[in-house]
Amino acid sequence: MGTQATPRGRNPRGQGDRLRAEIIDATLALLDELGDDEALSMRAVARAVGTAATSVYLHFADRDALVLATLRRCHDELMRAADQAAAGSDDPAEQLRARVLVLGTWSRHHPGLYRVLHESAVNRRPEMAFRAEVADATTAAVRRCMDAGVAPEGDAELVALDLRAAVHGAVALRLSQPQLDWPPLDAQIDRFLTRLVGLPAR
Amino acid sequence: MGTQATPRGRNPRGQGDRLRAEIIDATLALLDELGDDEALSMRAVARAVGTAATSVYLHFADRDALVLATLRRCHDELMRAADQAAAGSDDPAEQLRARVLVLGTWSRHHPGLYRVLHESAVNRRPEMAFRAEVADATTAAVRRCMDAGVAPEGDAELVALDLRAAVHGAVALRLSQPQLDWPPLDAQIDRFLTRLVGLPAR
DNA sequence: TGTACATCAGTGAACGCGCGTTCACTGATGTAC
DNA sequence: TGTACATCAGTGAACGCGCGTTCACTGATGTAC
Repeated sequence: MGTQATPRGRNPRGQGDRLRAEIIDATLALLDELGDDEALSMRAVARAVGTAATSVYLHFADRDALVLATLRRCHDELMRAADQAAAGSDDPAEQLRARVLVLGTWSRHHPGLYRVLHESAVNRRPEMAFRAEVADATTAAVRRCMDAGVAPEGDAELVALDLRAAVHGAVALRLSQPQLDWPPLDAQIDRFLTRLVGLPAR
Repeated sequence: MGTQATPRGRNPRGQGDRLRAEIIDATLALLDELGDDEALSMRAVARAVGTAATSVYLHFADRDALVLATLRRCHDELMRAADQAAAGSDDPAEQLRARVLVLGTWSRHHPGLYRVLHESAVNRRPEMAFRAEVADATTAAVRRCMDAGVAPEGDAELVALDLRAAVHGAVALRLSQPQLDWPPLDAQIDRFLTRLVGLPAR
């Protein structure tokens, strides 16, 4: 928390954006610790970067802008991870499965960020509309399963919503009460894929 | 938010607990507005009750004790609502369905409290162990369905976990992005009951 | 080649705010004798 | 019946804290002439 980074020198001319990148990195780390964007303070970010609090304002108009920019990057990284995982197979069923499992893996590595991205009040902001990309990618993956005949025909959007709800719930329960003993998440996700989407059991 | 209650007189001798009840009422209302227990302030509670900030300390040792006592009452009310709903039928399938649907109804009436009770970091506290009562009641209801032959035999605990995860996810998605168009929750819950528990379709 | 000036990348002090909590106090009401 | 005292149910001022944000400033580096 109160960790102070090593003092940093001034960036060379034309490299002012380096500080911007460091600020976003530090904000990602802090949000992951806090699990709540409203608990993030500009001063804590500055302390983590090893800079003056005022320097953050050289790159972000206010706390709000910093949080939104950071969550945008966070979302992009999550999307890229899902796309990469799906690219590992030609089978639409495996692609959907990989895409969904990434959420579970990612939530274990970044529990705080998962919470901010999925549970925070910031999701009500219109600037967070990019969040729909994940949902759309899941729907498309479900539709490909149906088109390929590996899942029964149906309303892909509705089926994808059921799947997303179930998986998010499974992840959220575990994040919210990590002290409890939970059965394996991957097996639970496989049950959802079988029973909600209709994929063949593995 | 900054609403000030009508100024209140002193309670008669022996009725000091009235203030305690008013404080919990006000805290419930504030938590429901805020949707985050960490955003609750003792001063805001006192303002809402129309009393001095110091008076809250007559009944609660600190902010933490106030939050825990309030969430305990909140949980008790939710449990009672679920029990009442289940008492409306003799059919185990209908009882399970009613119990689960109450969560949806309640989350619509108390979105902020639902979030605090399900998503807040306070759930990691050992003092919140009573939260397991809802899970246990769901498991018991699933088991009764299996015993009555209205659901296929299986691991009731695992099936109940799948159901709780899915329903919580469905509710949480809607609470987190209320600005989106969501299909009806009740129909989604019925799909979960059919596909995850194996109840006959309605 | 020298020099005045502009730009860039950042800093330190200060502002007013709301907060949790503590402290010493008030004043009505009951009770022991 | 009178009165000293205990108890109850509160209050107001003050503490030190971290916060978001603004302001006037610094000092190195590049550039026009």
